[in-house]
Amino acid sequence: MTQDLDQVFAALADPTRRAILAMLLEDDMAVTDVAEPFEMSLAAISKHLGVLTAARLISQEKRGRVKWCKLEPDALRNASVWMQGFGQFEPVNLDAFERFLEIELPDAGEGVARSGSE
Amino acid sequence: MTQDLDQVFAALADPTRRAILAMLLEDDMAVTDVAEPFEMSLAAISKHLGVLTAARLISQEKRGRVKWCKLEPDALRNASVWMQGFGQFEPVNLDAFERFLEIELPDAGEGVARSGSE
DNA sequence: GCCTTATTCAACCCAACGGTTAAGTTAGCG
DNA sequence: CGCTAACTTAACCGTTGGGTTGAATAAGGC
Repeated sequence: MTQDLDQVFAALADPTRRAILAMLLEDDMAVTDVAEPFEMSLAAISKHLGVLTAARLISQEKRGRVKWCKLEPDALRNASVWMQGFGQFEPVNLDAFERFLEIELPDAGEGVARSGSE
Repeated sequence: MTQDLDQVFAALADPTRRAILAMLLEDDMAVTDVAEPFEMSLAAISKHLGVLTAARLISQEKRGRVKWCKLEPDALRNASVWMQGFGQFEPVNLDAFERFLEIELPDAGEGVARSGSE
């Protein structure tokens, strides 16, 4: 079961994948649409989605010829629970989260992640 | 700043490093003592500690000839805050955490992590 | 001063990662 | 039926990651 955590954290370690998760936070998306804002090949995005799926951070359901990607919060919750143990965090306050997201996701879903610019 | 998150999550993706963090949760430790329960070389552990330090998950202070390792919860808190955004988690309940730690850390600090056995 | 303990550094190995392009598959469209 | 759109697979490539061993450095202990 420690393997689950391995995969989740490894998946989260890539900025492209975190950006994808942020996009899926807003809505389910087809693979092609996920790929659109990024400057890399569709094949690369397909691989990223594979990693996210393996980590169960998302699920993919094929309807017709399009494959829909959907955020799957359970895996993230597990990882989050694991992290809570360190530092006896006070319940996370949402203000801090807002500030943080502004930094992390300049504007989620548009021009995100051209190779960890800064 | 997205780079910080990269490093933190990448650091957390390794079971040996998570085990080290769990050990440091109990107390500050010298490098040699950190290495003791693991079945790998001291040099390998030294590298792991380097990764954790780079991610600012721990800090290292040299006193005399021993280097003390200390958990540094801030970086973890940032990552935790980031994660809270996904899935609108209810404040994590500590019961779930306890159950999870039992699975993840059979008995923290002794015989941990002989290559992610299961 | 010298031996030992504590830790890192350097060189190396192999596997995994993140990306590429090109070719394959599958499903709707006309 | 044949084209095209939506993906995935395969083969490849350069870089990074986790581990090794062996030598180097640094600080006590006697």
